[in-house]
Formats: sequence, C-alpha cells, structure tokens
Amino acid sequence: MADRGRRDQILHAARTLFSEKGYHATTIRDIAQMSGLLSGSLYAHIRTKEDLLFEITDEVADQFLEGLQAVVDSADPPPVKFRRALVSHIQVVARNLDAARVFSHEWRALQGERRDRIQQKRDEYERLWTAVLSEGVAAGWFYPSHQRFARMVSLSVANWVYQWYDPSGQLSPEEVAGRLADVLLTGLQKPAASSKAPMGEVSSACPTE
Amino acid sequence: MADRGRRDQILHAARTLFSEKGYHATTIRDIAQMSGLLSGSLYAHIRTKEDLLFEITDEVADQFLEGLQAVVDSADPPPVKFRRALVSHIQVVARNLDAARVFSHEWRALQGERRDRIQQKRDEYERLWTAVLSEGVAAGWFYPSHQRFARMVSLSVANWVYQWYDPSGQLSPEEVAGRLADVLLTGLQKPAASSKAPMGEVSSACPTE
DNA sequence: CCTACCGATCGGTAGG
DNA sequence: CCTACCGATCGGTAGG
Repeated sequence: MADRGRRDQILHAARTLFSEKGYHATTIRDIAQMSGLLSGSLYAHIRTKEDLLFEITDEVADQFLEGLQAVVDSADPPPVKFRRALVSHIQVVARNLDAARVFSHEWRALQGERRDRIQQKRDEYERLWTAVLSEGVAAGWFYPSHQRFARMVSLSVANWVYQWYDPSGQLSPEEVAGRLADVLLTGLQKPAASSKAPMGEVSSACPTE
Repeated sequence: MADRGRRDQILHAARTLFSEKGYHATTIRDIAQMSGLLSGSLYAHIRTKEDLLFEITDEVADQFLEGLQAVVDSADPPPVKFRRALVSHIQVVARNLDAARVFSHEWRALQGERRDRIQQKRDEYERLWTAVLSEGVAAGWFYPSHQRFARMVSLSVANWVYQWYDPSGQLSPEEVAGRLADVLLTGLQKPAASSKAPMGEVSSACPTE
C-alpha cells in the first residue's frame, strides 16, 4: 500500500520498454533503471518479469472487453453499434498506447495458464465483434456474404490502429473512428464510380458463411 | 555453393522459429537443432543470428515491393489496381507465411543500417499503396475525404492477413483478396440500408488529406 | 532498497 | 561439422 506509487512507476516503465523494444529485448535492469532502482531492488515490488507483462496485458484486455461489451449490450441499430465499437476500441488504444502495443505484440511471451487466459480474452473480444456484425446481417443492414471478411477487416483495422494513431494529433479517437467507419460502411468508391462496376461481382458467389 | 541446401535448411528453420516464438526468444541452439547441427557448427554457414533475420526480412520485403510495383505500373483503372494490389499482397503472404510474420513483427530486432534498410522498404511499400489510392482519387473513382483513412484501412488489412489466412484452406489468395476488395470498395452496408444514413456524415467535414 | 552474487544460458569462437 | 569452451549477460536471490 505504502509503495503503490513505486509499483505504478515500475509498471509504467515496463509498459514503455515492452512497447518500444519488446518483452524479451527488455531486461530487468532496463526496467529498474527507468524506475530509479537497481535490479535487485525491483524484487521488493514484483515477483517475476512475466508478472509485469501479464498485468499490463490483462488490464488493457479488460478495458477492450468492457468497452465493447457496453456497445453490444446497447439498443442502438447495427450501423451505430459498428461505429461505436470502433470508437470504443480506438479510445482504449488512444488512452493506453503502450499497453495496446504490448497487448497486440507481446502477449505470446506469456506462458502456460496466463497465456491461455489472455488468449481467452482475445477470443472473447473477437466474439463480441462478430456479434455486432452478425446482428447487422440478421437485421438486414449488412451483406451476409461480407460477414466473415467484414470481421477480418474490422479486427485488422482495430489491431493496427496503435501503429499509426497519434493521440497528440488533431483528430480525437471519436473522429478517427468516425472516418474509419465511413470507409467501412460506405466503401471506398463514390456511388457514380461504383455503379461502373469494373470487375465481376465475386461476392455474389459467396456462401452466407 | 556445395552447402546451398544446408544453408536453405538453416534459413527455413530460422523462419519457422522466428515466426513462432519471435527473434529474441529463439536461440541459436534452437535453430541448430532444427537444422540437425550443433550450435557451433551453424557458424560454418552463417556469420551472426541477425544475418538470418535480415535475410528473411529483406527477401520477403522485395517480394512485396515487386508485386505491388507491377500493379502500380499497369494501365488498369484504379479499382482494378486496388483489387490487384490486395491480390498481390495476399499472394506474397500466402506463399511466405512465416517470412511475412517475421517481416511484420520482428524487423524491429534489426539494428543500425540494416534496420534502416528494411524501414526504407516498408516506407516505399506504403508509398506504392498511397499511389494506388491517390490515383483513384485523381481519376474521380474514390472519395478524396477517404484517402488517408482508406490507406490506413488497406495497410491494416494487408498487415493483418497473415494472422488469419489459411493457405491450406478452401479460398485461394485471389478469392480472399477479391472478397476483401468487395468489402472495401462497396462498403459493409446494403444500398437500401446505407440510404437510411443512421448517423450524421462525419466525412463531409473532412479536408482532402 | 542496496550490496553482492548465484546458476543458467546466451551468441559466438578456436582448433581440429 | 564436432568438441570444448569463452566472456557477457540474463532473471532472480540472500542477507542485511
């Protein structure tokens, strides 16, 4: 309790370094130095290096899940849910840039049961996205043939946001999410161009999935 | 020359292990064992562990660049180029699953000049995607307001494909790319649903870039 | 929280 | 390509 601040400092250092150099390339001495301690002293506050990785990863996983769960539970129509799901994701990334990177890139360094637990949360997150999209299909808003690929595209976008999103830039998470949603909901092409239909409709041959 | 086969074997082992466990978590002894050698014997064929990472990363980077350059150089209309760019990318991923993972995840482990060289190729690849999209905007096919976000979405999708694409699955790279292109070019929503316009058009407030 | 240090393992080398 | 081994560094511990 008394060293709550110190522990947060250590967690912050670990987040920064894991995000920057990766888990395995970060040494316990790096973390200690950034926390203003010597390496041996770290162990007054943590048990293992892997504890830090798990704590960082698990915490942001919960944020992703809580945010998306609230969207799924709402009564909004599917396209609004879709937008809000993107907003939620990008907000979590924007508020936890380093942790989001670690969550996306470094969770494989976890072992055994803890790795399984993070994997379960990742799977659960994917299920919630699927729920948003399949609800849209069921209510007649989205193309059934697009469902599986729409999920892949959405998850790709979501999982890549931390690579390019700049929280200190001009666009808020809500604005970025809104424009991404525009691209995904409306498509790239202008209606006039789209009606020219330059190639055969591959999607018409798609099973519902 | 005489041990060309052995060197390829070592490269193959390194690709597999770097992809699976990451560069830093893979030891020289892991690579040697998978190649049927003892660790010391590896150094008859390689100079350093980092050489292996660079060779793997650089080779697949060139494949990405050559494929996309051919698309950019073609005379096809922009939406066809967009489709073909996705096809090219997914073909490279499908034919080099492990190398593509390493390219996306592990290149940061490179140091100094070699890291710069891979970074340059990554930048060049992004420029080629930008060319495909801006050409589409210039010719009036794509929304100017979507350009930056369309690039982010396209690169996100491209960079995430190796996470879920199954080369032994039923869909060829061309089919997967075609359906992804459908989602991106046409949007998620059915025309009827899309005309209901559930939320204000954020995109109308977008500057051109 | 520091001093002092541990066993293990790392990438890589020498000599044959 | 193996045997034998290196210096360095790793995550972590004991004792205070």
